[in-house]
Amino acid sequence: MVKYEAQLDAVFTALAHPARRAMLARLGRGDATVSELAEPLDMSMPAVTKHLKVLERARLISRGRNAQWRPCRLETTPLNEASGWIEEQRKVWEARLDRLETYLHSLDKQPRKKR
Amino acid sequence: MVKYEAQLDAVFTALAHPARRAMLARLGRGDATVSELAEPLDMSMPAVTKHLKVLERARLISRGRNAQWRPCRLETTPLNEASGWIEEQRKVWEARLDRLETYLHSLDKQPRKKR
DNA sequence: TTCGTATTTAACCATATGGTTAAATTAATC
DNA sequence: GATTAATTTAACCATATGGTTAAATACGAA
Repeated sequence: MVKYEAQLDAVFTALAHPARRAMLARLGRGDATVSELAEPLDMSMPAVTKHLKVLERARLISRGRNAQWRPCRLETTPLNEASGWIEEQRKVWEARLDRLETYLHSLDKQPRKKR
Repeated sequence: MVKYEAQLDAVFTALAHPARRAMLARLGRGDATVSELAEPLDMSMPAVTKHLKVLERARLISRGRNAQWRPCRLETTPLNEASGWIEEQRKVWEARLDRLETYLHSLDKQPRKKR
C-alpha cells in the first residue's frame, strides 16, 4: 500500500474547475475530440488545451490520434482513488459517531447506581 | 436541484492539498485545536491558518471558540457532495459500458444473416 | 506542394496558492 | 495591569492557474 498523495493532489486539483468537470462528464458518455469538448465551453482552444493537460497529468484522460484529431478517453481509475479517499474518511468518522452513540445509549440504559 | 458548481470547486480545491487532507483526516477522529492540527504538519502557524481558511470556505470545517483556542470540527456534508458528483459520473459511464456490452453480446448471439 | 482544419505552443497578463517572518490580537492568569 | 499562550493579520515572495491572441505544427485532401 503506497502513498498516493501526489496522485490525489493532481486528481482533486483537476476536479476543482467546472470546465474540467464538464469535460469529464462529457467523456463519461463516450470518447470525444478536443473540439467536441470545447464546443459548450465558452473559452478559447488554447484554454481548452491547458485544461486537458491538467486532466492528463491526473491521468483522468488518455489520448489517441486520428489524423489531425486527438480523441480523449475517460480513465476511471483516478476517480476511484479520489472517491476511495473520501470513503475511507467516511469510515473513520462514522466509526467514531457509532462509538459515541453506543456510549450515550449506555448512559441511558445503565442509570448510575452510585453518586 | 440547484447548481453546486462553485461549492464543488471549493471542496475539490480544498481536497487538493495533502496538508488539508491530513487535517480533515485528523478531524474525522474528533474536534481539534489549530495547534493540534498543526503539530504533525511541518509548516508555520500562519500557513496552517491559511489552509484552515480554504477548508472553511469549502464549509468542510466549522469553528468554535474556547478561551484562546479556536476548535475545528469536521462538516461532512460537502464531502458527501463531492463523492456524490463522482458517483453520478460513475453511473453515467457504467450505464454506457453496460449498453456497449449488451450490444456486443447481441452481435455474438445474432450472427448476421445477410451480407 | 499548397490549402484547410484541428490542435498545440509561445508569449503575455492578472490573480490565486502556498510559504515565510514579524507584528497584532485575544483571552486566561499572575 | 503585565505576562504568557494561541491564533490571526500584514507584508512579502515565488510559483501556479486560467485566460488571452498570434504563430507554429500536424495531417488529409486537392
